[in-house]
Amino acid sequence: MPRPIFALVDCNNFYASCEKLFRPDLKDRPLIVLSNNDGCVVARSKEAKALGIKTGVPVFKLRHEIRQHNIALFSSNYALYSDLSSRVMRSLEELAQRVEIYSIDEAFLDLTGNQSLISNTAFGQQVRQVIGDWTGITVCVGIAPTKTLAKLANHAAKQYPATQGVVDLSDPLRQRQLMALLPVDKVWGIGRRLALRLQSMGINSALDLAKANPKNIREQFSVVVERTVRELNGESCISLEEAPPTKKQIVCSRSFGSRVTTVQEMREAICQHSARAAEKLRKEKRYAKRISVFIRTSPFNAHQSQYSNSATGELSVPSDDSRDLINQAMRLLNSLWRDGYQYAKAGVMLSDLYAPGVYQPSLFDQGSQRQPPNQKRQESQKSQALMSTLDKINQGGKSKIFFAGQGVKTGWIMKREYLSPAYTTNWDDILKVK
DNA sequence: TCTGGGGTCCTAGGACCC
DNA sequence: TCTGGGGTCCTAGGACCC
Repeated sequence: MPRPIFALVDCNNFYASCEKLFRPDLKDRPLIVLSNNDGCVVARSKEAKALGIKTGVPVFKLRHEIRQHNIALFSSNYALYSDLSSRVMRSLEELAQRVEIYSIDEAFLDLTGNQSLISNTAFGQQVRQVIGDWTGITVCVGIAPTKTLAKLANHAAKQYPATQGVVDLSDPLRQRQLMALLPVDKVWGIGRRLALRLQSMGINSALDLAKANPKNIREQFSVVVERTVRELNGESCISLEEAPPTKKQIVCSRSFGSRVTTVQEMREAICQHSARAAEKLRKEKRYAKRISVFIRTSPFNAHQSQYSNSATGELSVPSDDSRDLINQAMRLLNSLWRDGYQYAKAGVMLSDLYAPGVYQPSLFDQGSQRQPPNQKRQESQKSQALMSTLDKINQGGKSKIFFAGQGVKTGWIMKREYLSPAYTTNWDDILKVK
């Protein structure tokens, strides 16, 4: 077996770069992208980072800075980001045999046994060049014998301009030098909680963690952290996953644009989330047996009385029919609903998912004997046809046809005051050169 | 007034069975 | 009425990721 080599390619300031791509007039201006409902900061351009603006900060706390530094604001435009993401990913697939799309702005490449005559660093530069030319997006590349080290290499490539965006950590000596500089919470898989516990044990840098005894780490933490220690020492434990794993659950949830107080509005929201979840389910070609509904008030509002609850139900047989899922969700909502609260968020979760033809109904399952098989088959075919028509008409994320329960005059709908046009996915929004 | 959404994995503990 | 151990399955909660 040849020694594994991974490259992690990560887009710089991805959402902010997507917005700037179509707005050259904003080239040097600080820019931030906001979460759904324009709530808090999720992405920043390099100018905004330089001003010390952090992700996760609620935008109302930044009013002063926004005015003072003339910061450009954008609502999240996922149609735009996912389109540009797939352009980047398709380009990467031209450059490497095996590619794992890890997130909307990151991919691992497997360079194991690469016979190319150029060095790892030269290859990294080539990736940067090609992605920049073909998509307009700037990326950084980290190269190392394990995914965890490739992540660290990428971090260094971003942090130190002298690297020109590419860091090759094949050499164990360089691995150690870099790890000595990086705090332990920069390691992939070490979040805030774990970092605190590790620091209390005197493990402060990535190198401290690498030097820890894996057996002890497993006893005090878990196999996951043990694996991280091994990966930091160059032992590859996490392999490249080319095919995206099939989903085990599907969640659709949203905070409301304004608080919901009536059961009627809540029904509309839950109906809409159920319909969206059912769409995603059909796209995954799965059938769901279990469905959960949750509703809650805002945990940030200490003055008001709080309520948060969820309910779970099962369908008699797994289904991908929006109507079945909506019906069950409505029943669950009825059991959850309490008057007199200001609801801030609600959602629907589908789980216990089956591929077509896999589910074995038990002898006593409801409905399994009531209808003759012929009639059942016909109903199932009708449902299939109806749902696929619905999905075809609604393709492209526009709800042209929807269920009456979703409501039409929704006061709770998401706020997106600073939305950019869908430059790449809608003919009406395409840029015109004058 | 205003604080995101969508996932995964692991572990502990309870229910149940023999 | 009381008792032990071992196994499996499920769920809730906690941790992480982007």
